Amino acid sequence: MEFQVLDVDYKMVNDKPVLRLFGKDAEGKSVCGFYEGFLPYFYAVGEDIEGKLEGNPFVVKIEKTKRTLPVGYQEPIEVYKITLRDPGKTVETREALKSMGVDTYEADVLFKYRWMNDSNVGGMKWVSAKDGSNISTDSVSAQKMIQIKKFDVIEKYEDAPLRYLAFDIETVGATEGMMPDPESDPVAMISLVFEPEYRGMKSMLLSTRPGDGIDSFSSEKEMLEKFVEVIKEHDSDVLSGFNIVGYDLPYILKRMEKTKVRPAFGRCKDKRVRDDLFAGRHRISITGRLIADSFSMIKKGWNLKRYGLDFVAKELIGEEKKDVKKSEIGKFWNGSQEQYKTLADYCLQDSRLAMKLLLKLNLLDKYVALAKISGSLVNDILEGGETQRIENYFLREFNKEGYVIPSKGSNGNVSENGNDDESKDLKGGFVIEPKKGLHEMVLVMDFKSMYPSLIRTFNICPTTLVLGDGNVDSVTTPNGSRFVKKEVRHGIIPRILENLMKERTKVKKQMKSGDEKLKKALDMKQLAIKVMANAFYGYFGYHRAKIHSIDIASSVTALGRQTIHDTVNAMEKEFGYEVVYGDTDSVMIKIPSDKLEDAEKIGKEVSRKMTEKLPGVMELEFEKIFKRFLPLTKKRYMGWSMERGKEGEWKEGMVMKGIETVRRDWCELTGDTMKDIIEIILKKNNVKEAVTHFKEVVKDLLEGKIGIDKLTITKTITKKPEAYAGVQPHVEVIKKMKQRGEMEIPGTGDRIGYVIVKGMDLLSKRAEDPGYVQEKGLQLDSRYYIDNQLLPPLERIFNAIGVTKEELLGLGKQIGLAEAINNHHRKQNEAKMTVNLNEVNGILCSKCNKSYKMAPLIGKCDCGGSVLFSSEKGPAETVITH
DNA sequence: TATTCGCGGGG
DNA sequence: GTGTACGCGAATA
Repeated sequence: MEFQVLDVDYKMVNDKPVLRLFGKDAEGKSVCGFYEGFLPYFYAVGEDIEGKLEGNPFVVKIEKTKRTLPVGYQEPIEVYKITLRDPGKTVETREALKSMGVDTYEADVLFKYRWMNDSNVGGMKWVSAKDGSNISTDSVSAQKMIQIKKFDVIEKYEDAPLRYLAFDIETVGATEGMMPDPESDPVAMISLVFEPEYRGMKSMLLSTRPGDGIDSFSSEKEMLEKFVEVIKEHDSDVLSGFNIVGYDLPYILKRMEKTKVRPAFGRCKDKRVRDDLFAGRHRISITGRLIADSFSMIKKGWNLKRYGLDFVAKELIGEEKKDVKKSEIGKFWNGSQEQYKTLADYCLQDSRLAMKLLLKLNLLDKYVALAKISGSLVNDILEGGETQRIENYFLREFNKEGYVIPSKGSNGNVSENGNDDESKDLKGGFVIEPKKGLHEMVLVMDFKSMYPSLIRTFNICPTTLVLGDGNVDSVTTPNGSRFVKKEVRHGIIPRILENLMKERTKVKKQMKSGDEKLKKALDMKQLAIKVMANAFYGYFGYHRAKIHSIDIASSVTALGRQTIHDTVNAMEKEFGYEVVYGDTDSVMIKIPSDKLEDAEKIGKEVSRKMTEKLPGVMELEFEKIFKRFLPLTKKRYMGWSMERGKEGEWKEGMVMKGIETVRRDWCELTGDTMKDIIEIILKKNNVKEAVTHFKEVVKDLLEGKIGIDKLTITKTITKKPEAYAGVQPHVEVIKKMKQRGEMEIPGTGDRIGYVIVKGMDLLSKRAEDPGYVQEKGLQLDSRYYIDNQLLPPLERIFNAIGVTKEELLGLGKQIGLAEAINNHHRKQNEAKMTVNLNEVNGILCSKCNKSYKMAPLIGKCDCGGSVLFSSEKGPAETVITH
């Protein structure tokens, strides 16, 4: 009987721990395997451990054995292996020893991982149970339940078919426009989408209000009970949705608590679904099922301007989302059947989209691959925690060779509040001061996996680090740390990296043949290997790591800096090329030829010759050609790149580093203009045209030719407008809408688009609703758009090619800004009967004739009459200022 | 120029 | 559950 491991936990049965393996077989049947006979243990180093543990009822046995401590080159020492009868008693025993001055090792490894690591079982690995005798129990829900005595971990590329369920809840706040509070506001409805279907249904709608095509319930409690029942019956392996970890699940759990519904929808009947809150974030544990929140996976994997479901769906799978305003959900819920139906569709749509994102983008693949490589469970990897993933992996590898890993917080490996002083001492990579100007034909040469390669080449490892001034054959790194030579002891970390890198090469080779599905899986695998290998260096530099070593982290970066330094020297002095830029593991050199083929030839030759000179496994590779390369500052550059594609054809691309074209607080015009100008500079090498283009945009802006949607900036209102301390543009817009007595006022959670109009007030107070602006023909503050939206990013780019701000705005050949504004104002004044502020000689109310020195802020007189601005030209309703 | 503050996603 | 530890841009000192 073979199955793939989704989750592992344990349960005490008759005072003995029983491990439970939740998995799926190749046919897609859910499996729960029980394994007993394994006991928790950890190690201790100190005097008279037996004596110190005398009378401890949890200790089963104490064995003297030899293990090697991982930090510092040293021989094995005598340690005590302490076996306990119950994993739950470990902390108490560990703390007791600690208080007696005993160092403990591996006394904080979760029991499931202790067993998994010892048995070579890992997340998504296939287990073959030799003697899986069927059993039956009430404690878990699975189609097959077996008692496992003997088993093997086997190699298998295919994954078992999984069952997915995506859901979404709608809730209604007691007060209109307020975010619902799970303490008092019930769940109104729940939509579920199944893959594969459940009882012939692709989806389901549960609600407490009857309606067409809706499963309605007379109470929230009954609805929640149904929700639990459906999950169990569908037997979902993967629960998904959009922000279910941050919202839906915590809400549902709180409501289950309130309505006294047992929150047991995991595969273990007697274990509740947990919601742990820390650092303001939720963590949900559901035994035996994977929690694949499309929102968090997309947030981690994509760099987008926004992460709302509407935006994400549009951007990533091209699906338009019909939206119901968040603040109006209450209205629709309480409204007509038709409105109610709209809300129900909206609810269902959210589940559908979350499911579509998950399956179309294969969001889980990456996490599955990482689980397979690292040995951690998928749920643990989804929750984040890179450190834990590496630590599990290290534990496995170090244990195999007789090393023990310190417990966290013991032996001074973690300073109480994070040793920031020390990590500040950690210097990073070397960044070469870029040579100013637009460069033609630049080769990008970079080191293949620089940090992992340095670790391998110089045998850098906690196990090879020389403590004190021991007399061994060693190499001293530029920061003064010493590591023993490979011949003395080949470090574990360099060997792990060697294996990982070999495996990656193998996988990449395998990828060349095979069907698309296999290729995809292999690609994920090689990516996961790369992620793991690259994470090691950072791990040692992380102050909370169990094996934190500033010596290791500093040695790696110091060797990196030295390597780059040497490479730059070689490029300039031996190869005779000018280095225009470089960062950490790359150098960019300028070459004389303008032919791509020549450039490539040079690149390959430089790569070969330099690699020959480099120590160990260090390799300098030719990566690509920048036909044009424009550095702005360190870490910020752009380039027009040429690279060989799969078929050997040249593929061009635009590379931008540290230059953002999308930002939350920029309007579309900013990004669009940046992209246009960058393209003109790089592809056409035409500075004049770039300047002209900029001026044209400015001109269009002044003449009102730019569509208002390109100028709209959006922000979400997160609390009641009154609750904001400072002045914020989007909040001001809402205040204005209220004052005008508009029907539809955005509420908490709504996204507000605004534009900045001309006026005398603070910037934020001049924010206006684009619809209102169009309706009233209000003028936008072009000055703001030029100074705050266009100039800041573009000035930096133009500066790099020697164009100053003055040239951009000044009285160039085209049209001066001042002139443009004046022209513009003149035209507008004539057309719309507005007056310039300079010309205003009086402000009065059209109704009661009351006069003002300053315009009333609400734009209306106390009596409610509209305010008129009078000038020599006569009264006008609007006024413009500079 | 460094440090603290506030917010995202969700209804 | 033999626990854990956000991340970034804006506002402010």
